[in-house]
Amino acid sequence: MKGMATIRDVAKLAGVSVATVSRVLNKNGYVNKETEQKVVKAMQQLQYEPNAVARGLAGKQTGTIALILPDISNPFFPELARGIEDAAQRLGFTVILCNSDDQGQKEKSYIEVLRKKYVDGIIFASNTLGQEEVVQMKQSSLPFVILDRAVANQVCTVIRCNNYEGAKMAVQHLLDIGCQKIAHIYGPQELITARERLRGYEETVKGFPWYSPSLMVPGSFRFDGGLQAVEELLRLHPDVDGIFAGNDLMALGVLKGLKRKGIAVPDQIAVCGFDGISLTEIAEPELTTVAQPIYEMGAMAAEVLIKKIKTGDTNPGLFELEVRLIQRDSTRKRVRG
Amino acid sequence: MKGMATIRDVAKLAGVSVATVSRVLNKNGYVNKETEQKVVKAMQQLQYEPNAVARGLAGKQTGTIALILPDISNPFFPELARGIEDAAQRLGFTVILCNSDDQGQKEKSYIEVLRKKYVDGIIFASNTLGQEEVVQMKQSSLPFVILDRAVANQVCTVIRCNNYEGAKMAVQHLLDIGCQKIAHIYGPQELITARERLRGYEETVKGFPWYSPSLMVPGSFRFDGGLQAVEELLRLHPDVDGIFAGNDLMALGVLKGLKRKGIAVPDQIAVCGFDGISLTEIAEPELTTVAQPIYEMGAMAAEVLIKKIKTGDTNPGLFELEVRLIQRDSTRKRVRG
DNA sequence: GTCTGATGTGTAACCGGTTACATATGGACG
DNA sequence: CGTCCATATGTAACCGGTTACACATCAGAC
Repeated sequence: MKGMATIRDVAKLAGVSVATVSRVLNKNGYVNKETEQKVVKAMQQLQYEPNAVARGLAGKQTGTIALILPDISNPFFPELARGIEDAAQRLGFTVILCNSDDQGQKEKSYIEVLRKKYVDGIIFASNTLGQEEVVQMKQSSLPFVILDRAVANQVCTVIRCNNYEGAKMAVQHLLDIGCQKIAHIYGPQELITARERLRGYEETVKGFPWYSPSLMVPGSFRFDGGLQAVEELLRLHPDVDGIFAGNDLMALGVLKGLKRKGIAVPDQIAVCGFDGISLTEIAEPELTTVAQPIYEMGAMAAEVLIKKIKTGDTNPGLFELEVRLIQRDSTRKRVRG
Repeated sequence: MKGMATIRDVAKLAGVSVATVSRVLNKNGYVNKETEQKVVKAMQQLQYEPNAVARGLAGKQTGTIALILPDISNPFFPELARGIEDAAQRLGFTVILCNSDDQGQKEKSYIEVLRKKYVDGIIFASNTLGQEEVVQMKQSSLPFVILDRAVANQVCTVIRCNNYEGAKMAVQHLLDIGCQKIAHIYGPQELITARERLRGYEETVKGFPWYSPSLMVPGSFRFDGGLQAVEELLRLHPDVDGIFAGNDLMALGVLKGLKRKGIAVPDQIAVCGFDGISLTEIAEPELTTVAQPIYEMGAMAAEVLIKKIKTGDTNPGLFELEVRLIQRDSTRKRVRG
């Protein structure tokens, strides 16, 4: 703020025009080596730093991207945000954080604001992105990528992991350690991730004699959701010996619920989660989980978005990352009966 | 981007000058009621939305604040960030997220970038803010507030909670439930919070016959830190029956360490943390903690900062919030021996 | 010797707002 | 009736960059 030097000051001191200074700044156009030296020297003398706002206005690029997510205090998102921010920072971009609480209204009003601020692109990790918003986004020519959500009937650029395969891995693992009756607590079916995981479960177990649709009980993807669902589940099926929860937070709720009931994990019931958030290591017992490369997904989202911004590429694309099973105490192999 | 209407378009359609439109927009200066109606109508017809970047350049206010913190994936910060973002959003501001990893270099380069982008103010929740940076910040006339960190010899605006009193509450609680020998795992002494908590511990226990300086062992404020420190502690003092950890993350590490050693909590050793992060409810056993109003601290930080921005107030100030003890299973009263 | 294209630089418009200043009107007041 | 001030509006400069376009120089090609 204080008498910051402008490009005109630099031009005057270097004895050239602003256009030349701008050329030096952006390394485009022709500039004589000696002239460049003069300009650089003038910049240093004045401690010149180009004004990003003016740049944004003139050039329509602000070096800012936005991240819209439901709630940063949901433990899944901080690591994602970190991955995004790191990659953005590395590529010279800055990140605006927006919590939508999965309310379409909030999300919409954010998009509005972000557009006014000339953000260069948006990463959606939010659930609510509906048909119309997507269409509108595509029309507006504002680059965006979608994390972990697929939008029906619309081709967008999506980064996600293989939820279906991951779910199969989880269930297979429970089978491998000797579980005889495995239940699944699934997340909100609006979410493609929750649907895919449910599908992975069902495909894997439907051939077994013990299979029953009532082994699949709904949960909210939150800690409470797991806690409540496990109550429900045990009422219907007191004899389950393996639970695959749709995400880690619910799995932690399951652990808590089982603890309260005095049911031993993994001895009586083995539990497996999905996501690979760091809480799984803190939990007691430590939670087996199908880990997504959360940080990397974030980083990739930012990289893909920024590449789009820089190249103007508007094509859709799917970037699918691999999951991996991390076995921990909540599914340690029991001695077969 | 697509042919967005500008203020001049509105002016033309309404048959007035841009100045008048601007006045209507900002509700300042004199505008005739009827003229205003015409302008409003023109705005609606054109779906006019003022360009925030141009506004920022002309008016030097961008409606953006920045949050610099060490690492959003440290569980203390997401809730803080949420509080900040909510308040900012409510007051019409947008938040840029910056992870400094407590590296002075990163922090400095962020400040640089943020200044170029004309952010209206900065919230520091970072540890590294040193003397020089603070002095420089104050000179630069860029409003800022500091969360939970006090800077030596410098008067700034600080939001924090009463760490000293909180620590006393924690230790007193352990005494109340019958602990006979209480240890403290303290955090990095560069942090005022860690120092204050240590002081609270020491003041409370130093009169007791069992008091010994070696009951205070250092930790890193991270999960691992608690895990390692409790090892160390038990080597020196196998007979402790109460541990006050400098923060929740270390307390969770302590729980894990005790579990591995087969020591029962709270029966053999009671454990109390500090912060009140939500993980304390997920832990097993659930962790007693001295809870800071984390969300509220964030919200207050944003509110105070934005008030400064709007009023131009540059005075320092201290905003101290109250902590409260949340008793949970990790310190359930044992039957006295 | 002229034409051409690469190189180098400056002028001024433009991005889309804000605002200082000028100008005009009309009622109140002495 | 002249003065003063509140009201109302427009003109144009300004914020600090980018860039289209014009112009100049110079080397190599024909």
